[in-house]
Amino acid sequence: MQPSPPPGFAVPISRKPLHEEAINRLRDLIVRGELAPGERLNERRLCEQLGISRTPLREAIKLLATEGLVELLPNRGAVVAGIDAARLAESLQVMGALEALAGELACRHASDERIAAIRRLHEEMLAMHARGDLAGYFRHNQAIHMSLVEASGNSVLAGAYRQLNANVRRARYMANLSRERWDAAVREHEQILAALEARDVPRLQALLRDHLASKLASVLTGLEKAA
Amino acid sequence: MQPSPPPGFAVPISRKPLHEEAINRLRDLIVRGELAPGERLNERRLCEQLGISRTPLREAIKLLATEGLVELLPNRGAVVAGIDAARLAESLQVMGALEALAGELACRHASDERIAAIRRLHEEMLAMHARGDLAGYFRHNQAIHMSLVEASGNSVLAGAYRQLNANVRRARYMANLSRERWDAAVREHEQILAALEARDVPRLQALLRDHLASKLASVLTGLEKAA
DNA sequence: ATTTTGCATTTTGCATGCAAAAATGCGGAA
DNA sequence: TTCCGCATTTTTGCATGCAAAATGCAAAAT
Repeated sequence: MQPSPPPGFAVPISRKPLHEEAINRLRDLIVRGELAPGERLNERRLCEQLGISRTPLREAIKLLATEGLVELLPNRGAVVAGIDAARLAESLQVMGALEALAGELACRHASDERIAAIRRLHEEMLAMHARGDLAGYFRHNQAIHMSLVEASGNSVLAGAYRQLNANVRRARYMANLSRERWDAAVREHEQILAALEARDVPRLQALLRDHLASKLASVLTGLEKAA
Repeated sequence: MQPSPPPGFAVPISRKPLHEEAINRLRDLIVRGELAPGERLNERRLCEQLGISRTPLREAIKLLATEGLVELLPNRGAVVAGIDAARLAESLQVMGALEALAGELACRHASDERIAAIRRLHEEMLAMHARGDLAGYFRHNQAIHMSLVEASGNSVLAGAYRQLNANVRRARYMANLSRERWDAAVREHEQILAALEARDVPRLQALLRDHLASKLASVLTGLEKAA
């Protein structure tokens, strides 16, 4: 860890390479469904849309292919990957294993402060739920899961989880969940938080698994209805 | 799944994009240590070495960055990532979780034939061990672990595992293991195979965890000696 | 002697050019 | 009408050009 520089200078003028920005913008377009599954990624059009040239755009597309958000067709460019229920199930299964490990590590090593921070996110999420703010709920939900994974202290784990997450987030966008499922998810989160605070590894792992399984079921039925 | 074309034609003249070939070649150079940790990846030099131009090379480098094999320094190109013991431990921990899941799924769903194929790989590996062929042993060892993961039937899982594997393979290349550790690893593999054939999930998971923990210890001490 | 500063070279990051492959449109034959 | 073949137009994949940033080095200043 670097010593944080004094505020006001030595904040090095935000040097983000274009291709990174392009990745994030493109991923967002795909996750939010503004680029529909099956749609071809026309380089020229996207270049104009993003205001960059083809080189960084192509680099971005290649990266998103490794995340499974786009599919590369040799000599025919790239298309937005379809949302495949089977693949989604596989992803969530893997994320389940990762979360279980993360939960164990977090129980063993995370500081109380760190867990308290997750609790705060949880409380904010409850507020979103209470006022029916679905988008805000999703954001906080994501933040909580990512925080848990990061609280494991294992950055490789966090990276792997983040990568899988993109696909699932996209599916969630399509399939808006029912009110009952929403309420149930909130209750599950409450239990998860409690187990984490109690540092009860077996219980936390069981809850995380159940939670992901429910999420899978919810997203799948949501997708069916959408289709 | 596509119907496999009749052999002899319709094998379409190897239309591999250059950047894919570049990825594989570069990854190999790094994993085998021919590009040493910390070494800068000079685009011009690598272009000549690989006989391609900078565009596909740059795409390849960006991809390897997501695998953690190279590090991108904005405006200063890329360097071969160092082998960090802590990161290695984190990777193996994650791979442990993935293998445990893979083992469970393989026990539940893999065909007998599939398991028999792994057994055959194992027997070949024993032969390598008997004749002291370390390189051949490594190759078969890798093949066995990958086969197990693929036998899970979860391709997302297999992909995630494969990605993490690159880093570990590189560390193994540096740290040649001791004779005792080699013998022990072979015995562990024998037990793993038996548990898989018996489809004994808890036992298999425990064995896989132990095996990876031993591998970690072995690689770490090997690295220390190398350093 | 050590540090600093200015300049030349190298290298990166991005844009663009060019040839080949794929998509598209159209006229004609079945 | 439908289907096929052929020419045209797009679009991709890769190579290369260009400006900006970084690097190296030697002379000047302390």
